[in-house]
Amino acid sequence: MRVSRDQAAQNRARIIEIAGQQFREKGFDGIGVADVMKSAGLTHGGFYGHFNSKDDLIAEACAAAMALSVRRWTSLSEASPGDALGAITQSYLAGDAHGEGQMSGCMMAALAPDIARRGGPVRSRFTEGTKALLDILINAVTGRSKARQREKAIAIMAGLVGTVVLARAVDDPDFAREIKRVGEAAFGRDAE
Amino acid sequence: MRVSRDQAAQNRARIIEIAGQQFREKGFDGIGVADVMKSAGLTHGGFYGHFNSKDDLIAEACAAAMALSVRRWTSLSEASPGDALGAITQSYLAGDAHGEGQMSGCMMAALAPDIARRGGPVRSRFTEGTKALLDILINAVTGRSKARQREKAIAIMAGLVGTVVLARAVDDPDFAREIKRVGEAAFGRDAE
DNA sequence: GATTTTAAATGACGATCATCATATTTGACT
DNA sequence: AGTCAAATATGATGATCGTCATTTAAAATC
Repeated sequence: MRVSRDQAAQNRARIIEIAGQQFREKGFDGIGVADVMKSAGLTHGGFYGHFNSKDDLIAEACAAAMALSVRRWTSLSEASPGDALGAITQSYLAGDAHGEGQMSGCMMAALAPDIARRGGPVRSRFTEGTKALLDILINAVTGRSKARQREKAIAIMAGLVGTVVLARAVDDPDFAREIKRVGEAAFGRDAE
Repeated sequence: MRVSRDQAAQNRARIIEIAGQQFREKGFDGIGVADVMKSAGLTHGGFYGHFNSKDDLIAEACAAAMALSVRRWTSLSEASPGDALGAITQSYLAGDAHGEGQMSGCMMAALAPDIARRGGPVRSRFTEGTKALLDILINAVTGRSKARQREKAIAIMAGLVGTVVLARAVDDPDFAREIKRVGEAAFGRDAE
């Protein structure tokens, strides 16, 4: 049964959104095309009307999730002009703690190693998003020069990603909490 | 055809070693039991004589790869008593650049998000290894107290993992080099 | 040396998965 | 109103994968 163009566009966006969540939660290989479609309220058959391949969907989901992070970091920066870095890091590390888990968390922390194993479009879409997030961080830190700000922002981004990645992987709640607490103290302040 | 006990033990160790490499390179879901066995010079049939399941192999491979990292960091610390942290970070970030790729690299950087999605034994073996690596880092940094040393070590470990994870995922060689250069400067010195 | 034990080989089963062919239904356009 | 085009549903195919049953042959044991 056919649906309106608007409906079809909404369906496509919904597939991408849900795929992004499921990929972050279960990994690219941990969820199948059919299950994504079912979660979107559709059957698996229509998938290839929307996408050329699963890899194509992965690239779209990657770009969409990164774009959402960019919007979140941007609005956090605007809401806390005095301490944009603190607002971003707190949101970044806290969102993981209560509830939603990694399904709505950061793409970098959830899937960066898996993205590194893939080729072409997936990695380039991810790289664009990473650079956009970095630009936000650059404007959230101080420094005697733009180059110095950029270095600080890169170190902070790596620190935040590593903090979340390790805290999630570790099988000891106290240890995980400790890692996140230290991460926020080390990377959430505009030191030096 | 049967082999000697020594040979069987060697085969088992070889399976674990090769599995660890392939998992790091392709992900837990990116390589199958049959291919691991073939790479070890065996057929797939004997697998369940050595392991209860693929998850069992993953846990063993995880523990073995972490133990190897512990030995490497330990010997690096002993070889550079003056600057253990610098030796570790340089080895950690450089090993990735030329040649071997992530197949012989750090388990944390290659598979931490995938480990976070798994249950039981895999995560606990990984957590043990992570704590052992952290202990090495604690002794490689200075601080006014053990607690302060521990905080610095945790932040450095997160920073190193995040640096490698991001540098690998990014689809721009210059950007990747920049990330690793900044990472070494930020986390390879015992600052403050 | 005969017997038992066991590591590894062969082969198969059932499930899952990405992909595609075809059918159906309905919005879009003349 | 009638025709066309497109979005989704149904169903199938071939490949891959984890797991297991059975067989084979050589090491261990007595």
